[in-house]
Amino acid sequence: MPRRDGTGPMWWHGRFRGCGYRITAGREAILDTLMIADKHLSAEDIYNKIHNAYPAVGLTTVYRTLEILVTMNLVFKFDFGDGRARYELVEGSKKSHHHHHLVCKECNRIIEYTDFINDEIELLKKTEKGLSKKYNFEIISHIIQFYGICEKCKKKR
Amino acid sequence: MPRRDGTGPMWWHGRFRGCGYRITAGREAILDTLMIADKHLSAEDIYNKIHNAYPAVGLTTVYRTLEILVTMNLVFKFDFGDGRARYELVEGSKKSHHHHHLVCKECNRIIEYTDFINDEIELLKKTEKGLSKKYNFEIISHIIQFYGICEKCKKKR
DNA sequence: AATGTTGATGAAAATCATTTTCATTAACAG
DNA sequence: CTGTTAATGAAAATGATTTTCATCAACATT
Ligand SMILES: [Mn+2]
Ligand SMILES: [Mn+2]
Ligand SMILES: [Zn+2]
Ligand SMILES: [Zn+2]
Repeated sequence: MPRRDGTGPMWWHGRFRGCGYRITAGREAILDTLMIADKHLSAEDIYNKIHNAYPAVGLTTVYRTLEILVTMNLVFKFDFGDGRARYELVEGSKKSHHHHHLVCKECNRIIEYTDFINDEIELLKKTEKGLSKKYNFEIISHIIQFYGICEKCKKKR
Repeated sequence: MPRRDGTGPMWWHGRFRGCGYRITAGREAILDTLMIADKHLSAEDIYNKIHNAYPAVGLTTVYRTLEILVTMNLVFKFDFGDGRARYELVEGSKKSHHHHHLVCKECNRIIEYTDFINDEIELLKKTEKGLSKKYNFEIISHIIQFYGICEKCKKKR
């Protein structure tokens, strides 16, 4: 049984092993970083955060691990329009909870919101059910993003 | 008054001029291509489609024009996970009507759906109003995408 | 219609995030 | 402890997108 207190196997070890992946120091460090993160990190962000404690972990491994995590649906991969992919732990994994994003088209600032999230989720559930039946499409996750101009950018005009 | 029958100035000329942009053959060709398109085109797709009729239009111009169109909110820019940006005319511009997407994580196939779109739009309207007030964020557009496994990929397993 | 200003353009070079290659290391099953 | 094979880092490659810069052309003005 996975612990939550830092001792024993992490919650994700089982899923990792189950998919035939090995547990390595680099992968632990990357997951730890994602769990602590309070922002949407790029591969390089993660590499930089890890580098002091684990100088042996290269950027390549960060990319490779993130790809695995996305495939396993443990991590979301976002394109917020700033030229690099951004990663975020899927909710439920740790502190992250279900939310959606406001994206500023001007400065790429991201606002996370949970307002109306219950109404949204209710509708999404219904929609998912209908769509997966009609198109025989197995829905795993969704993205909702609003694009526009943030408060600060509006003032600058 | 812009015509819709192919004679006279196109519907977008006014907006273009108003922003200080000039009307050029390349830009006409790119807009035409987007209006005819039935798929989500990449910059190179557009370049290839145009190239026979307008050999003078280069890939660089396609990129530059698309950037303008996205900034002007005439075109959506999507990242469907296949390594290149995809573009689609904003609804109302021509034949395109409001819809959302199902994205297959396995083969990157895209399914457009309009089912439940009315319920979605209704909720989105309410959400937009609340969010724009709470965060003082001017909402211009939104993206809703469901990720999962498409019918064909499910059968392959 | 001719002219001048300045935005638009293409070709080639540069960028730069991400991927691939390949020799070496290390996880972990037995 | 040992063998098998996935994982890794460093360096090179890739490839979409951007930048540079000399030249062209849209269009406001005359
Ligand atoms: Mn987030
Ligand atoms: Mn579409
Ligand atoms: Zn902003
Ligand atoms: Zn598929």
